[in-house]
Amino acid sequence: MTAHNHITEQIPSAEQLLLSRGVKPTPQRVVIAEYLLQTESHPTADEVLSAVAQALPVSLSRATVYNTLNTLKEAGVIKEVLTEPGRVRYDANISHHHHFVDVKTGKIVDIPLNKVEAIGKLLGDQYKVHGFQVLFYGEVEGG
Amino acid sequence: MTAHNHITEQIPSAEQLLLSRGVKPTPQRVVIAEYLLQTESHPTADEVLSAVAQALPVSLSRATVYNTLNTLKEAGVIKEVLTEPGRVRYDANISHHHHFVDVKTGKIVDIPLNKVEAIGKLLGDQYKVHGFQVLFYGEVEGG
DNA sequence: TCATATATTTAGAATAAGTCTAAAGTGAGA
DNA sequence: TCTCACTTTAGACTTATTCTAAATATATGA
Repeated sequence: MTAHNHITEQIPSAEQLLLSRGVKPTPQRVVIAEYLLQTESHPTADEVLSAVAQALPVSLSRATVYNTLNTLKEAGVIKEVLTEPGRVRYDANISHHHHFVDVKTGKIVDIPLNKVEAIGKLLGDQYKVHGFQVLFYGEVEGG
Repeated sequence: MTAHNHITEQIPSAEQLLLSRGVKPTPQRVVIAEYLLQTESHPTADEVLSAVAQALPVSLSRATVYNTLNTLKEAGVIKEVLTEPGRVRYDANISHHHHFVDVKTGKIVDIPLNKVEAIGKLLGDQYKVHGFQVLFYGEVEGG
């Protein structure tokens, strides 16, 4: 089969990404990674499962979703986001960034580091800051 | 000042605090509020239950701990703190402040607002920031 | 290639945090 | 005192997640 669609290969493939992080790119992992890479919705494990389970050339169980999310997290491919009690959300944007929760819509928007980059230096000598996470709550203009 | 201070209620009592927030000060609620007010450990519901259940002149069920924590949260007496997946911690320091998680010990330390107060202004016109929470990870000097 | 080892996926059981339910207890006011 | 509304309680239930053990798939070596 030689009918390759060149347009779809403009961004690095999920498969390449997994390989580069030392994660064996099984069909299930690739499909979950692809979904996370193309969404901005910060989905939960359950949302990943139902989004991916439909248009899927491969079976996918709940346990595999959790296994894969943990594997991808440990490999540094995705990050956990804690915005509300009792559920973990996932974000394939692994750059150091922050989040803005729109309290009207519940939508979670990424906020780039450069908006808040001075924070890590604010604590002076008493603390050695490895990292930090800013969680904003408010309203997005036009949201 | 006398050498022997008989006045044990130097800080406003938990009972007064609950009354001032419109929460009926039942024995269970008072005892839970007292515990939260005197600790800096940011306990979970389960930690509240086991800490309070022992030296207690009153019975206390798990459901009451959850009921009370939710009641106190809704009344603005305490705040939730989300630092790790799958568990909610509680903080009786309701001033706007932030948290520092010591990655060696797991201890959570309060960080006052004035250390980071400029953050809310960093997002410019695109966002209306109602509030924000900074979660630091690192090491406390001498921790 | 085949055999075998290793890793992955799976369904469903198990666990843990938290909520719900319905009955019993408590207490303020008529 | 009686009553009504509120609170507490035990335990059932729910939900998110992890665990287990068997089945599959993949990789390796002869």
